[in-house]
Amino acid sequence: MNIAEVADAAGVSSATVSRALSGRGSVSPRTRERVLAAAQELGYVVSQAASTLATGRNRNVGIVLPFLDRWFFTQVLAGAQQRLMGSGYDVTLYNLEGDGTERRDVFETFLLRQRVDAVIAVSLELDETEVSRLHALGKPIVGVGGPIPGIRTLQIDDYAAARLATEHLLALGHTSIAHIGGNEASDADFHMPVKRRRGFVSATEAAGIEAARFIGADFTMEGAYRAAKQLLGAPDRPTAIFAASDEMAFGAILAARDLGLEVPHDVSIIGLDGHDAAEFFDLTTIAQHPRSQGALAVDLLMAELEDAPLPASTNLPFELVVRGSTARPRL
Amino acid sequence: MNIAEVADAAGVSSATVSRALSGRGSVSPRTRERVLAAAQELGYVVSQAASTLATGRNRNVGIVLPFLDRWFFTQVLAGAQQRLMGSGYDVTLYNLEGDGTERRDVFETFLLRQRVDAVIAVSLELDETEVSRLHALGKPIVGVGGPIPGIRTLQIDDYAAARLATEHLLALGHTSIAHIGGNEASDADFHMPVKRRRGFVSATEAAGIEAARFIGADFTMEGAYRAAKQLLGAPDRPTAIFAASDEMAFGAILAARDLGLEVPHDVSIIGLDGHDAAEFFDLTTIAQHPRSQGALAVDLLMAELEDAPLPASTNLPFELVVRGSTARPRL
DNA sequence: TTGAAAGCGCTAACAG
DNA sequence: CTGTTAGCGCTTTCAA
Repeated sequence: MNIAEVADAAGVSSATVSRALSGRGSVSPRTRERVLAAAQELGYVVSQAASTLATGRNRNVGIVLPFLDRWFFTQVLAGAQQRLMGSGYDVTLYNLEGDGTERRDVFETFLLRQRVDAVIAVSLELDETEVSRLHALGKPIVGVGGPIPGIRTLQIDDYAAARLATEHLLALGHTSIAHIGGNEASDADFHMPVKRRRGFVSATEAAGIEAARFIGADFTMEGAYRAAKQLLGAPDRPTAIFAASDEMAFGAILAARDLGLEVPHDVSIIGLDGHDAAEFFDLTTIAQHPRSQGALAVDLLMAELEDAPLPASTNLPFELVVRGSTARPRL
Repeated sequence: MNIAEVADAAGVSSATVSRALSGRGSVSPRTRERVLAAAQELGYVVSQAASTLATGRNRNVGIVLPFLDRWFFTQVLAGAQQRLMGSGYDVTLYNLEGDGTERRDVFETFLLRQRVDAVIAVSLELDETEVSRLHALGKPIVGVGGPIPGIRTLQIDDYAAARLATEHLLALGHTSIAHIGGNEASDADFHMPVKRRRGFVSATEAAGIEAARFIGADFTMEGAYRAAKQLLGAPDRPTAIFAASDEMAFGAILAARDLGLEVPHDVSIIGLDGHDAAEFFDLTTIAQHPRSQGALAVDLLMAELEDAPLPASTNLPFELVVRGSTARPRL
């Protein structure tokens, strides 16, 4: 089934079929009708490969991400893919998870096969070679959730978000506050944990608090659970904890409970992310909106690819959502 | 950058370059060397579109799934995509989540664009039209985690797995056992909840227990939390709960704790899945291995597409993993 | 073992 | 508004 058969059926040339189906070029309403009917009848759908070869356009964007099993990544992915589908684009998924071969293959082969018109890079910290390979593609690229040198990136102001979280605790009257943030491994891989830590430090210092404690974990619930136990088991335990992610905050809440501490009366806990399960845990958090971030990344790309209108704002909102896990410290 | 430039650089014809690079057809070792070197030097990578047009092969498989934010789905996806990448295949992601337009678009347009050589359908219950469209593609298809009429599907024996979970509780001496399974909505969308419920019922009946209770939830932690509260708040609360998924079991554990009940002494809880967080919750569960299932689906596809060897076994293992959430009932 | 050449199915000038 | 035609970049006979 190809364009010629449709042309025959409709009694026109293949060029006209192409025009009628793509909407590019002019076709009389009546002919268009006939062509559409014939195509419908025959169940004809354009062969992407042929179309791509002729136009250079794939209608396909690549999404590269470091893992699939972290809430933030799948949210961005879902948001981006839904928006792309709306524009008739496919998404090719490149998951870098694995022993490193995956990562190399993606940058040295897969992305070069001319399959994608653009790429969305989610929370990737790239080395120089990778960045230059990306640039060499000569294709629109946008990053989400992690800065890439020379590439436009969408990300919340992690520093400000962390400050806001900390200031919430300060405003409630807490003076003994601890932060559960990234460990060496996560700090090496991503900038985000460091920025959030700096926001925390800056807020506590501005409040004249010198005893602010920090402990690193691996951004999992379990890691944070252990970290929180350390923090809360100490004789001079803090009255509040700011966890650098909601998943870590969940771990902290469970740790507090297991120690027999009541949240928020014995210890207030705030997270950062706006995880779907935050409401269930009654967790106060700074919400960001990764799905929208994915969608926005697509809008940016579409502006370049299809000269669609540029999104009005690329400002990424985050906001304090106060729930039951934070309160004034018990006197 | 195209094959002709490489041919020039290597001083051979484009046909030879094609042969050297693809491995198909014979090329003298020396020529091959030169071609490879030239390609490497120029950073040449085959254009998929052109290659596809000439051969009809895409080296791309589509993975269709109902959501992205459920542990099982992302695991299957990750497992499949890693294996595919290993074979040089791209994966195109079709997420059906949304208001229904997505679903229609995927089946009526996207899959027909001849972009994929095969499709993996994860936990999809399809209606007749969808099934016939899939068949009409004339491409290899394998389902994972949900049966599709006329299509080979990989899935654990949910009935048997649920029986095993229940029998574990019975073997510990429980006689008052409740099951948290699917609600009407999930039962309508998937067969799995029903099968697991049947396994539960069959095991309890075989043990001569007539008082086995059932309550439906939506397969989320929160839904199961509420369900478990109902169950455990009742005067004649069960001494054991079998939740149809680990995420639901987590909810049940938290509900028990919030009611002041100790797990496992006041109530034993078992899940089904082998979720990454099960160890953290010290949850006894029936583990299945969705990553391997995704990989196995790919092996099956590769056997058809590249006549790679058929996988030795398509048997999907599951096993009881006993942790601290189950014990004998307190007398 | 290698090269010439004919497509694969579609699009986009260019004419008419 | 519509048809003719020349590619897009690769693979694969067919001959040499």
